Amino acid sequence: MEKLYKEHTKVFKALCDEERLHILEMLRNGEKCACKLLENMDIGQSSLSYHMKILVESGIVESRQDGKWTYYKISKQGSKYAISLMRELTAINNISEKEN
Amino acid sequence: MEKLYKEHTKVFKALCDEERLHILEMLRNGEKCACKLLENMDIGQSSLSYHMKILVESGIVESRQDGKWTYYKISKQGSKYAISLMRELTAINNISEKEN
DNA sequence: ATAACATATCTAAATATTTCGATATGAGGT
DNA sequence: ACCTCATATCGAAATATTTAGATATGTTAT
Repeated sequence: MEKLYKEHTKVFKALCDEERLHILEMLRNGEKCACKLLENMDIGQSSLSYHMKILVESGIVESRQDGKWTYYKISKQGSKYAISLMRELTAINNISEKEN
Repeated sequence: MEKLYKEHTKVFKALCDEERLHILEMLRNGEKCACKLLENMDIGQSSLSYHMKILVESGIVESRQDGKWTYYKISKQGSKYAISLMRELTAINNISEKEN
C-alpha cells in the first residue's frame, strides 16, 4: 500500500468518531481549554485526551499550552488542507477517462 | 450523541482505510467494474465487496448493475456533499467567537 | 435445466480503536 | 519542599472494523 494513503487516512480518521465531531463543533465557537470541553461531554478525562491527540495529529486542531491548561482550536491551515485533500481524492481525472 | 454525528461519520469512514483510498484513486480515472478493481489489488473478492459497500453507503461512490457485472464510479454529487460537509464541520463561527 | 461466472452475504477470526481507571508529569500556589 | 490541579500516558477490557473462506444469489450461455 502506497505510503501516502496512511498519511491521508489520518486526516479522515479524525472525523469519523462521534465524540470528535462533538468536540469539533464546540471548537467552531472558538478556542477552549480541555476542562471546558470535558464539562460538556459524557466521557472521562483520559478519553478526551486521547481524542484531542488524534485531532491534533490530523492537523485539523491545534493546541497551545498556558500554564497547567491546554487550549485547543481549529487550525485554519489544517482545515484548508483537509478540504483540499478531500477535493483531490474525489476529483475525476478527465484526461485518463478519455483514454479508458 | 446527536443523531447527525453518526450520519456524518459515515462519509469520513469511507476515506479512512488505505484500501478504500486505493480504490478511490482507481475510480478517479473513470468507471470500473469490481473485477477490474480486484485485479489491481491484493485482497479477496469478499473484502472488495465489503469496501465497495462502505464507499457506496457514504455517497461518494455510486454503483450500477450491468448483467453480472457491477460498475462503480465516483459520484459527483456525493463528493460535492463530502467536501461541503468537511468545510462546514471545520468552519469557524465568528459570531459566537466574539460572544465568548 | 444446468453450468459457469460475477458479486453479495454470512460467520468466525484477526486486528484496530475506544474506553476506563490508575498512575505519571508538570505547573502554580502555600 | 509539598500540595493541588490540569492534562498525558499506560495497561487492560470492551467494542468496532477488517479479513478470509464458505456459501448464496442472480445473470448469461449452452
